Amino acid sequence: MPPPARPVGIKDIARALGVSIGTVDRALHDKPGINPDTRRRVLDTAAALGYRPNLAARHLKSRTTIRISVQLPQEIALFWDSLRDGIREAAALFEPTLQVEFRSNPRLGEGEVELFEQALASGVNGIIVAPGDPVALEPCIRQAARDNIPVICVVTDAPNTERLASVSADPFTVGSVAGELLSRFLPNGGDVAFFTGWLGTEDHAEKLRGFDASVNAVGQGVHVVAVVEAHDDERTGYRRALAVLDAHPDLKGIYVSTVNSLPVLRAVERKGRTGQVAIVTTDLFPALVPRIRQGQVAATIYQRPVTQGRHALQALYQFLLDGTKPPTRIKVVPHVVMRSNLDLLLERRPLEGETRWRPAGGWRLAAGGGLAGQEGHAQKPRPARGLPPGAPPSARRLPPD
Amino acid sequence: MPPPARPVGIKDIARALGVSIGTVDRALHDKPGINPDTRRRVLDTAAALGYRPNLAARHLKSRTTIRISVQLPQEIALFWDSLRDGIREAAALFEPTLQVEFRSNPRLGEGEVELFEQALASGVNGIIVAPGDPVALEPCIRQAARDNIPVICVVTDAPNTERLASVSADPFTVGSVAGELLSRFLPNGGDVAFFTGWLGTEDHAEKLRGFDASVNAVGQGVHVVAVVEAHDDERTGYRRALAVLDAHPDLKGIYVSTVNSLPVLRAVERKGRTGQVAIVTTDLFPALVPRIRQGQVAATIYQRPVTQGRHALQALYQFLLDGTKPPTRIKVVPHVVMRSNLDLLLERRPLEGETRWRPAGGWRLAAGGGLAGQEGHAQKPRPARGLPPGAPPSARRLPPD
DNA sequence: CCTGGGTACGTGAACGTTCACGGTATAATA
DNA sequence: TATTATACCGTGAACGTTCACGTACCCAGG
Repeated sequence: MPPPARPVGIKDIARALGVSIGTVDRALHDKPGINPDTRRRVLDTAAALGYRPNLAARHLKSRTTIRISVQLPQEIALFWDSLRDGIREAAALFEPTLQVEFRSNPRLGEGEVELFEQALASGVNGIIVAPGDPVALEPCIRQAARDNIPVICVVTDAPNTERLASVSADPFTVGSVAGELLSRFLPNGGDVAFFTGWLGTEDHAEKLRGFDASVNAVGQGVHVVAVVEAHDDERTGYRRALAVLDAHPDLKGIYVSTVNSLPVLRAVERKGRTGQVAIVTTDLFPALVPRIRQGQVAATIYQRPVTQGRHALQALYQFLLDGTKPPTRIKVVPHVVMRSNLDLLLERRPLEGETRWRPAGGWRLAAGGGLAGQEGHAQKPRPARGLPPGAPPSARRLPPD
Repeated sequence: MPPPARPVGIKDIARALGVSIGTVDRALHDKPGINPDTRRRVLDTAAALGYRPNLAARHLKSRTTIRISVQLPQEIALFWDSLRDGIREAAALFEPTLQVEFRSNPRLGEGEVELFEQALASGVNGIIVAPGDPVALEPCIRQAARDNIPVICVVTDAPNTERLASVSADPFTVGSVAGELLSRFLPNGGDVAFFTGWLGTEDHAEKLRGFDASVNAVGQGVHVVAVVEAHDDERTGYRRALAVLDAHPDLKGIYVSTVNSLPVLRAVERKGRTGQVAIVTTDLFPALVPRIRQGQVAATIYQRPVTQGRHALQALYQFLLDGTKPPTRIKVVPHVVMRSNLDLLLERRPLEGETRWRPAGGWRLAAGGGLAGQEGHAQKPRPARGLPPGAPPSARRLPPD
């Protein structure tokens, strides 16, 4: 526990060595015009003194804002808007330094190449994207890599490309959790079906592997009797679900690993099998909420877009700022959402205070129940220890943006 | 989409109104010595122009570091260390401005009053605490409130005190999720038991309420036949668990709502009922890991200490910085941990990059597999668009702290 | 000797905000 | 009217860092 000494700055190093701060600056930044020997001495004493750059001062000086382009679909608004919220929230911490530009394509995979090229042309410093069609996007990402523009994939991945990192709920785990849940829900065993979009998609294949592994591991007579590709098409999904239900009159469980679960649910309803089939779905959208409430859907695996957005932005920003390279795959632990915690999830977005503190009134009033009635401005209270000098400016809300 | 204009600062407002920046400053900070009319005009144009304070400049100027004391138990290290990690991580974002001091008591409820008074005496600006004995801590929190030192409770709460906020996994939801899981695991119905520490504790009572509500809601013949207080005592828990198992030879499920689940697990083993009783526990500690792996524990409700720590610190910091008052209860969505996602949880702590980026080599190398061999300093590459001018200084690592 | 070019380093001005101080009005008092 | 008090407002220095520029020096060629 060294006593919290004053942080050592650039001029402490300068003084210790008897050089000027300019020299220290040159040394610390690998800039030309400095004697290699001096540079070494500066770096040494910097390390010895435990120099940590004052980020505030750095940001203040370098007036260049980092620009990050975020391109996501609009389609399932509840999901992608949450993702945007997560990004916005994380970006708010780095206020003036960072600038986020949102671009939207109508739905996953549509027009994303154009958007990407547009972002590249606009000269941004980094890109966050949810690749709907990874192969189509591959040359774009390669071009970005050539331009030294880091790209982070979120939710979906573009494997084997030069992206900086990918943020997602680990698909194997997602499938595995679904499989374990279904197995536990069926202690007497039974047949289950697996619905997905395309098995060609790496994510979906991974989910299937996880699902399989999990079902076999618990191993109490639960069998995967059908693996169905719905191609994210309403009618295809509906028809194939009907077919599966017909072919397996004793089907006990279904996991829909793509977000497009409504056709399957409708098929189960149509066949009058609601309640006889335990259903696990993926993610959360408005139409799913009542079905969870009334128990038709036992659980849904939520991929936590807000958290993914936060991680994506933080990783990208850190990299742009000081070159810290994130792990290639940032894994988010998915949520198991059931009737019991559905409301908690929907009411979320905490950490957003409503009321503001008035120094004159004292914040104790809030707990006691007394509401601050009078403004009481222009009376300077004793500056209590609890409040720092960087005192509350007047109430300002973020514009809706 | 307004073109990303230059952020409007304090002197923009001053120029627009023909006043000095000093006046604007006074208006924005509710300081005395300004005409109420001018203040209003300043505030209006500030809002009109969309003024956002430059945090970097503010932090740079106000050289006062905010000190926050964090006092947590040592006992279940995996849990409390994670909480500390979350706090540390969140604090790292506010580097030079914020300073966190960790204090520890041996276990929950032991010596926390002394620690609290010690923290108060040391003159910190805010406190984060996990109250083990809320009533004993009540006068302390009151004293802190009188001194205008905000206190945030984490994990456990001290209700009806003057704390600024409490961060926790909503206990009702935690109990409710456990109840729903057990109900789903027992589609044929059956008797279940509820173990806790003290029902006098608000948290535990809430969990019971949630558990009850959930079990009754699913309503397929699952009944809570025993509610047991183990008083967080090994022997008591063990003996009572044995008694419950004897009294209910057909017991199908158990939920242990306190972290002290080992005695109950041992009792089930002793009676040879492993596999016949579905068990849901709370939180995660080393001894629990193998039991989840081998399926003795079907699921555990993880209260996510890292996230709680992050939220607690952010809320406290925000409040100290600009008076933003957080919601009184910040609810964290608990995780359902099972065999399938256990590894993902254990391997976590992402966002901590290992390798560093060398501007000379270019980050593309990392993806291609080629490792940067030569240092190659003092050769200035074309400053690619991807990297900001606040370029990477030489590699420095945080001291182990 | 003066010029020219290079290297190594010092100097000072910014960045946006805060804050103590000093100044200017107007009002109150002698 | 001169003097002090008060309310309001302008001024300038700092915070730590970055960057363009200035300066001292050394060595070559004219």
